[in-house]
Amino acid sequence: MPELPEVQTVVNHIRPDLIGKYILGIEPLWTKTLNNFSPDDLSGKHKIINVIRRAKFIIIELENFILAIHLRMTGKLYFLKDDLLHKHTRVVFYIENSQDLIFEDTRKFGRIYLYKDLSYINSRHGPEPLGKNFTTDWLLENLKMKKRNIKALLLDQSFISGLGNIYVDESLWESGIHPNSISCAIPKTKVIRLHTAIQSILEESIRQLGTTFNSFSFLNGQSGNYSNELKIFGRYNMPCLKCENKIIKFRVSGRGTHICTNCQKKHLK
DNA sequence: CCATGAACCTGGTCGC
DNA sequence: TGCGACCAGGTTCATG
Repeated sequence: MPELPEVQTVVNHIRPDLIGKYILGIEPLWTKTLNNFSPDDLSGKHKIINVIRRAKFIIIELENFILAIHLRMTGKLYFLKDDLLHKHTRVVFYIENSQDLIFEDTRKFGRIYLYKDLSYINSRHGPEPLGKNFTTDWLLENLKMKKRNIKALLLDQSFISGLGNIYVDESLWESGIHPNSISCAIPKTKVIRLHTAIQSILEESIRQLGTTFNSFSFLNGQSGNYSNELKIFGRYNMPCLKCENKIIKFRVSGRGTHICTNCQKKHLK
């Protein structure tokens, strides 16, 4: 589930119940989930100072460390409801005066990291698309400097952070750009449209609590509504909402990709 | 520098 | 019902 809006939604949901509380311990049920530390490294009580999002990480700020949680494909983070551990529970966080915080993850790709601060993550991630550094000029300049497939570039977290397969497809459709375009060949007017599209799509999705499919929910039962707003992703064989042309699906940079060939033009050298 | 494919995992769906 | 093939919202690593 986890692109920027979904991760932000999880953060918004658990933050109020975690701030000021103490983590008493961490118990991994699938040890590989704890990527670079063991429960002993976090022995004793640790006060939770804040909970924020950076890129696709949920960051739990402690007094001397941060815990960085990455959901990857199927991770979920939520408070235990009725003392029944789900089959795919991978890590349990014990919190003082609180229900346990559960990390559940069917496919076991998710990882939890312990760092001193955000510097390592920051060094390997591009700007936040909803942050003040992601300007139209920044995008114009940096697309020009690269000679890469635009979809691969937007998915590259070291270039810009937080976008994933859904929101890249949506943004490229909205701005009329074929995903196999070469970044430096996209005309200025389209880059400006792309910048606007990325921001407005992410903002609207956050308002709708993100995108969730079928019964998948992460907020103790609630689910995101942005799936109803998707214009191109998952609409294979359905009519394009701009021109009625049939939406096709193919593979770009290893990912299932949806486009309207009529609306999205390929810009090459 | 860039593209591609495999690896990490489990489960759902589709066709026969 | 069963079985194999293929797919999945992510990231990293090796290879050409």
